[in-house]
Amino acid sequence: MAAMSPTRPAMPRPAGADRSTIEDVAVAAGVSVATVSRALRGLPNVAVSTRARVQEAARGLNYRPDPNASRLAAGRSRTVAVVVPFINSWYFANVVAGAEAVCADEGYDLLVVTSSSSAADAAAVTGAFGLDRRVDGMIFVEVALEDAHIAEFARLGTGVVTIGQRTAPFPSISLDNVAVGRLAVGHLVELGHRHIGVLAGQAEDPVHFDVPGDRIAGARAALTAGGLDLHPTSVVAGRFTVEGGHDAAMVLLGRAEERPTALFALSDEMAFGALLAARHLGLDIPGDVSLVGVDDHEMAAPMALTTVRQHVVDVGARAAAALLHQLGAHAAVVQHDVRPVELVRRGSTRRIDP
Amino acid sequence: MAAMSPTRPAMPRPAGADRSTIEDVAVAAGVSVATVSRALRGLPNVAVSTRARVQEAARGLNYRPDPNASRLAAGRSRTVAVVVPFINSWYFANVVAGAEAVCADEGYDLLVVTSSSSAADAAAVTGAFGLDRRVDGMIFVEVALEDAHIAEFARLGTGVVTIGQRTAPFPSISLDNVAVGRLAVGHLVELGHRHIGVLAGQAEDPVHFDVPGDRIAGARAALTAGGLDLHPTSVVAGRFTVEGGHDAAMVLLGRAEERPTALFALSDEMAFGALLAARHLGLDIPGDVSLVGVDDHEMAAPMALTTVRQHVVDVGARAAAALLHQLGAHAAVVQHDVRPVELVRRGSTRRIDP
DNA sequence: CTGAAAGCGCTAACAG
DNA sequence: CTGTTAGCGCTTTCAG
Repeated sequence: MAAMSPTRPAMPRPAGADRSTIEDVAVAAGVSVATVSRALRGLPNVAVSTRARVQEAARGLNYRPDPNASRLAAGRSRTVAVVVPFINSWYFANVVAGAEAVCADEGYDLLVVTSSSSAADAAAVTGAFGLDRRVDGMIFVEVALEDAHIAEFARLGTGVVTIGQRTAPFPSISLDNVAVGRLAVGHLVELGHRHIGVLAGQAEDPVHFDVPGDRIAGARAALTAGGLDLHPTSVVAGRFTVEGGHDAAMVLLGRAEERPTALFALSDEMAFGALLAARHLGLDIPGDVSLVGVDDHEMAAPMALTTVRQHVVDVGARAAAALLHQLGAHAAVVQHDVRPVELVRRGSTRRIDP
Repeated sequence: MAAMSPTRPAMPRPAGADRSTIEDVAVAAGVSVATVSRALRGLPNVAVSTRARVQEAARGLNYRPDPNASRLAAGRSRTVAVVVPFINSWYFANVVAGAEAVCADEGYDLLVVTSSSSAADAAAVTGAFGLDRRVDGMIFVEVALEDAHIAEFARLGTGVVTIGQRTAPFPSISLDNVAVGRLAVGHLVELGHRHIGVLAGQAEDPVHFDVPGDRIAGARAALTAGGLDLHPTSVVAGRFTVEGGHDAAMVLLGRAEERPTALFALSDEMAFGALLAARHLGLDIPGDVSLVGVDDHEMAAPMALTTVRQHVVDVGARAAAALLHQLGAHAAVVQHDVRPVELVRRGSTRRIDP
């Protein structure tokens, strides 16, 4: 008869680890591990006194559950990923900040993944972004999802929320980018401007999908409403960067004739570039040229830039909230939340006539 | 004799999951799970032919190991956390970007944690930042570590690297901030400036420890070397923001007498604020006032700002590399890597005399 | 070079 | 309300 021989641990714990387990707590509290589990997770069906005893034992032992063990057992990781094209830009950093705050509040971990680091081919090889079972859900920020991804997420039951881009079966948070363009250019038209230049993104930019297109469509709509139209040559790519905006503005403002009297930059950073370009050309803003941006970047106010404000941190926060809601098995409600934008008039725009 | 009865799964898998396990692969390849594990992880002692067969089976089943299971079994999570005061600022976003790139390359997941979300008291309650066993290591960016944390990390064997702040037993990546101040102000002194104002952080700011102090010390050293000294009233807090820099510059440049002929801003963002302040006051830069910043923010070049360049993305990358190296059990080498900085002369500084 | 077996620490039926 | 028990899917000795 072979007695159950106490086996030595199958493998070495990493240096210096010496944590207490749920079993230690159970022994200390004089209950079973199941009860400890229930008590500590706040489940019902635990006597008040028992719960108190368990909690005290846990505290005394400085016990913290091993997340990997509970993830394995429960099949949920309480972790979500936010996938961004890159993280060191004003917009994406702010989205992540909003998402992080909400996740932290709800006790979820937040993984940051750049879509460049999990390139499309890698995703194909390793499954949808290789994050399967690592996260309960994902937030995609201006990242293209292929149909194969969508199918796989559905199959795996991964929660998904998108920002900016609306992808059929998933909830999304976005701006009314048409309204953005309409507000900005409507304002300029109202001020009497008739020749308006646009600092756009790049046609080939895979990152910002409909964003530039929609903003430009809105601009065109505002122009049309005023009986004007948008010359194709008045739209110049600015890559959404300060430098790109500078270069684009140099092109538009440097024209000997047909020089626009106003500029609509699709982002504040491009508008900053335009501000510099104007200075280089000896043009005064708003004296010679009016300028509107988009975002309400923290530098917009000190620079006196008129802009269309969006609340980027809030967008990130709402996306996270929607995702966690969805993960909470509240399920079902696929909503497309279109956030409002507003025109903030500052010193960079002026009536053309006086 | 009781036959092993095939038990029904203990719990429901989350909706729609249908993944293959290591066992499926083992069956498909006609080997044991142990062999699959070894083969797939590239361990030695696996016949070439066997490994090939296993890999093919895995591919065929679209198998991906469950990270939670392997983490639990192996005691390592291949996840690291980067702890920042907040993530939506130029500096921190860039640090995170650098760290993310390296982690992604090495197959590590990166958790972003803001120190505000895991406030000090929470940390006390829940253990060192509550990340125990969730991550193999952590990167602290300008975050204060208390002795209790340090002790706990040591005890738990958590890898730690700090950025900015050097904390006794851990490797760190930092700048020579004294050199930063010396370079910036040395440049100004060389140009003949004798009354130099400093746009600083805040004394009470818990976030940036020695950074402002060191930069100011460097500034003072450069002044001293030139036979000058730093008037206490010439140092004004600017909170490391554009607005703060603007306000501080208004104070310094608005003085009727003793107006500085040059300004040293401890960050480019404050320098941008100063640029605006000068304009508001009708002062020309560099005509009336010279200005030096720190960072080489992407807006510095278009703004023609002379600055002391640091490579923030690189700092993040090096911190991650150091951490992963440490986790690779290469252990031991606690190094303090002080990154170089360099003066970038642009248009915002000029010799005082001509 | 490969297989068998014992867990990692926790959760979730199920039966009291 | 609480204990028992069977795994979650993988890694790692140990014995061939």
